[in-house]
Amino acid sequence: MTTEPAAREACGRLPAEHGDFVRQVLDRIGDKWSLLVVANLHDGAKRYSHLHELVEGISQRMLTLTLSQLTQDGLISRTAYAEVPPRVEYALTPLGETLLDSAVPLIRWASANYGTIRENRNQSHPESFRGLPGAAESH
Amino acid sequence: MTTEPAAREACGRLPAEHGDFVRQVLDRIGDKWSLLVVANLHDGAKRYSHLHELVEGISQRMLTLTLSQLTQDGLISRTAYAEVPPRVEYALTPLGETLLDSAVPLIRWASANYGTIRENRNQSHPESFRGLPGAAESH
DNA sequence: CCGCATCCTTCAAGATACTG
DNA sequence: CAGTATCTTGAAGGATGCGG
Repeated sequence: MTTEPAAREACGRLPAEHGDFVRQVLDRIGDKWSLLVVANLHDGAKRYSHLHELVEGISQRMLTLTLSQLTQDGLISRTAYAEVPPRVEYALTPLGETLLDSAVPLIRWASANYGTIRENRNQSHPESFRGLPGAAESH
Repeated sequence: MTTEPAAREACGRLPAEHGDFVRQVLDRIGDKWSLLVVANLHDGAKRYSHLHELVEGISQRMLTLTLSQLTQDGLISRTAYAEVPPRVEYALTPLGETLLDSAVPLIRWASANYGTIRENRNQSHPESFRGLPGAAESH
């Protein structure tokens, strides 16, 4: 068959066929806030109001919802102190840390190539396509 | 687990503050199909109808839309042959390959922990059986 | 065979106000 | 302080038909 590069071999067999898995993880961390919340917990436990400030832009509703889902999935832990005033802290579980570790490359990729993509997007119609035989671009 | 300090150091400072970057990449690959399409192109160029079968579940509209966006962002290339019948092939660009490489850890994480998350999610079902004693933790 | 255009449905997410 | 409840919207996504 085709000889795969070494880099490809390192990642093993790509689960291209397992669209199911990909979809599962995307539905989880691909939603608007989950990954951001997880990322903000990378350096220790935070309380609700603190996260509300850190994520900045998230509504109380979405923060509560996101935290609830992440807790339910076992990615973060919730600790409530019966004090006055009330205090609740959230922290990454070991599983949550592994997720973060796996997501870091993607985040770094985003930081590195964000500008390039933005430029490409602005050149909405690159006239100089590949020099291919009889290429007919249909508007 | 095995949270290696080296891994943490390698990722440097987590761009938790750069929610913007994270949002950008999530808006791109976090949509329903982009990553799946990219993953399916990992082993070479594919034509439209072939992708339509591979991704399976995607509508023509979404495939066209996704391919268009990815092409515009410079992640995949589009090659149209003016033949009869028409033929169009899509392939990863070098940039697209770097994205795929960065996404692989996440995909592998999904495959590895998919079951665990599913179990965790199922265990939080107050409606299934009530009156469960103990479990005074969290909430 | 490729893929764009139109219509329609659903649901995630924001705003706001209220409670324990 | 840490949520919950309700309303509303807008974008994503599916179905279908046409056009090159």
